[in-house]
Amino acid sequence: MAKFKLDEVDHQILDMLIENTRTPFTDIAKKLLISAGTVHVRVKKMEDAGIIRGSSLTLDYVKLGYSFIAYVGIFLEKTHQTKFVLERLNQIPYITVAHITTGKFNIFCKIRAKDTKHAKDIIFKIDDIDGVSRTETMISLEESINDKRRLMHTIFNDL
Amino acid sequence: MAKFKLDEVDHQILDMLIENTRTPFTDIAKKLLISAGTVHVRVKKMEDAGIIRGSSLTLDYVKLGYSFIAYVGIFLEKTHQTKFVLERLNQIPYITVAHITTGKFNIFCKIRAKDTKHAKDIIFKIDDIDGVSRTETMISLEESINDKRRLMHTIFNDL
DNA sequence: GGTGAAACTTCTAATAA
DNA sequence: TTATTAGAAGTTTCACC
Repeated sequence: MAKFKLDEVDHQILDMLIENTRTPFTDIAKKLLISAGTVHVRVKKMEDAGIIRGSSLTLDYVKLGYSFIAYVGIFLEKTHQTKFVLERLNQIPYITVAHITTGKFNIFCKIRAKDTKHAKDIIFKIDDIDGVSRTETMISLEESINDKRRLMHTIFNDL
Repeated sequence: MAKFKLDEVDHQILDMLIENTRTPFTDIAKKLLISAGTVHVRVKKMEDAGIIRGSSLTLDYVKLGYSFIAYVGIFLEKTHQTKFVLERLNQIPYITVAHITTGKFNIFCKIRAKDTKHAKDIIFKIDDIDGVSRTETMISLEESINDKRRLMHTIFNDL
């Protein structure tokens, strides 16, 4: 997949939308000294190109009662069971991210749970999947960094 | 922080907005058989309560030339250096997430890079931080699961 | 490529129920 | 709490640069 060429105006538009998806195009236009129509056309172009894949809300999971985050490394008995295990993991909604990895673990996932007890249930469920030989859990005490915007700024200055 | 009580209508509103932040309130209203004004009031209430913290774009990082994802576990020489090391990590924009963890590692982070060489540079930079004794890298071969919506559905049915 | 204006859609706040 | 309403604001298209 090749890089896509975005100019400075595109960067600025993305930057404002990353901050708040509902920023009115008229506001963006005013700030960038272009017309709202241009903002619209450029956003559409980036959507069509697949650069912008969508938008999503950032919710406060703690306020929703889900304050527990852990990472779970999974060791498989045999590598070819990866697909099967991933299908099973996909049925556990508390697993929000999973990667097939090289290195220590075969699969690596992130879970979000209500509390320690709930997390234990989830981890036991993972352990119980056929093909999983064992797991190793890292409990998050604090999410100290969570910032896509810094990366985007850097990417923009890079291209 | 206590749980917040959301009713079925709130869930449906969130569900549609999680899917696409720019879904017009009039569309949501039509689907839920309520008025757009009500949607507006409820969203505002959830924003004020801090349940909705914001909104963000989902970008295609691969198309932007950043197709490399890795997780890096960090071992510190001494636990009390955590704060210092996190400050240093925070200066590396390619680190998108970092957690203080219990378990194997002291700090655990996620990096997004252009390619293997770029990732190596980032990891060396982490290794060079004072207080870091060593790191362990897990390279993502494939991001197989990345789904907040399933969790939200479950949370909604839970509350 | 971009603009500006028209036509259309959506938002928002006040009022009323 | 919710609905209605109406004016303000935002979006989108298009003829023309």
